[in-house]
Amino acid sequence: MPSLTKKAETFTALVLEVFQLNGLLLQAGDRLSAPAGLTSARWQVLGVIDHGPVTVAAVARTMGLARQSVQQTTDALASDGFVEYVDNPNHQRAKCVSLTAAGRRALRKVEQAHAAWAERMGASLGPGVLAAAVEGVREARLRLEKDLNPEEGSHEE
Amino acid sequence: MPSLTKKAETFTALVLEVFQLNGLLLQAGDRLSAPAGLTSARWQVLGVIDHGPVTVAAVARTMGLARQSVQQTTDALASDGFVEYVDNPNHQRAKCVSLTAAGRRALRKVEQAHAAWAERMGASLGPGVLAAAVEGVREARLRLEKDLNPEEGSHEE
DNA sequence: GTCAAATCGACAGGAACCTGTCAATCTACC
DNA sequence: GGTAGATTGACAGGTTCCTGTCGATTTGAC
Repeated sequence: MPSLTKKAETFTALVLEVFQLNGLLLQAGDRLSAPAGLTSARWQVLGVIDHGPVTVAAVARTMGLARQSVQQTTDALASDGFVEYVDNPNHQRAKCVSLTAAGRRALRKVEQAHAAWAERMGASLGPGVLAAAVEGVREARLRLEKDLNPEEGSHEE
Repeated sequence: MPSLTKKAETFTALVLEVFQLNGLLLQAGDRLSAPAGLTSARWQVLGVIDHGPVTVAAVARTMGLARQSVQQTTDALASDGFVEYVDNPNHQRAKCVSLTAAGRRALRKVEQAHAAWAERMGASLGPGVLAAAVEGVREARLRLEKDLNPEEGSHEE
């Protein structure tokens, strides 16, 4: 460690904590969604599609992921019968993804489990600490976004 | 969203923020380490090995990852000449991993870039917000660890 | 000393992300 | 109406993690 200042050291500690928490959250998400036959990634995609039939590319933009990643997940969901591709009146090639009855059922099931879990975790954390954590992480995210990608308003290039 | 309480909603917001921040941090780490010919994952492994020659399994325990993941990264580092396997006096089969001169050089380079970046980010965040973020995320991590894995003191099974 | 259990490297296979490239399609400008 | 540019799905290939299994080695109980 090449002699970090205190600020830099605290920021580094935040980075390590976020890495660890992220890993645990993925694990928790998998555990929540497994009983419904889903995984974290597939559940999140279903959640976006639940707002209404959309194209794969639109889901990717919403989630901040690459188009191809979401395509892969969506294809897997389709082959498991949780979603289906329906015609898009605005585009011949880019079909819309829509929930099937089974998909809706699975999503509702995961959402119930998620609600109970979030309630439990939120209650065990104390409102002050929780709010401060959200605030701090959001601030860090915004600064980092600016740091990684200066010159960028609302239009991703 | 099946009617979450305020606590649960705030916790869910934390989860989403952590996911996003995690992605940006990985991106930042790759950018920091790319000029040295490394990636986030390989840099982190090099950092552990820098503390002294250790076995792959020990590195994995230190980082909280599966043995096999670290083995893969270490093999890649070895084939790029950043580390080498040296005999382990305590074990015939489990060799120790040691930094090469090139590995040490690359690691120092990344650490310098990391120090400047952490300084910049830490300075732009305000000490209060930063400390609160670390505190809050750590608390959340500890609760989540307990939630995922009750009954566990210091001995991982 | 012997034998069971834990640990280790090696290998196979999978999940979830990424980049890069291609042709098909839509959009916008002229 | 035609064409340039952006967007989209499809495909290939790579990275970083995972689980599961195997034989080799070390460790510990007896």
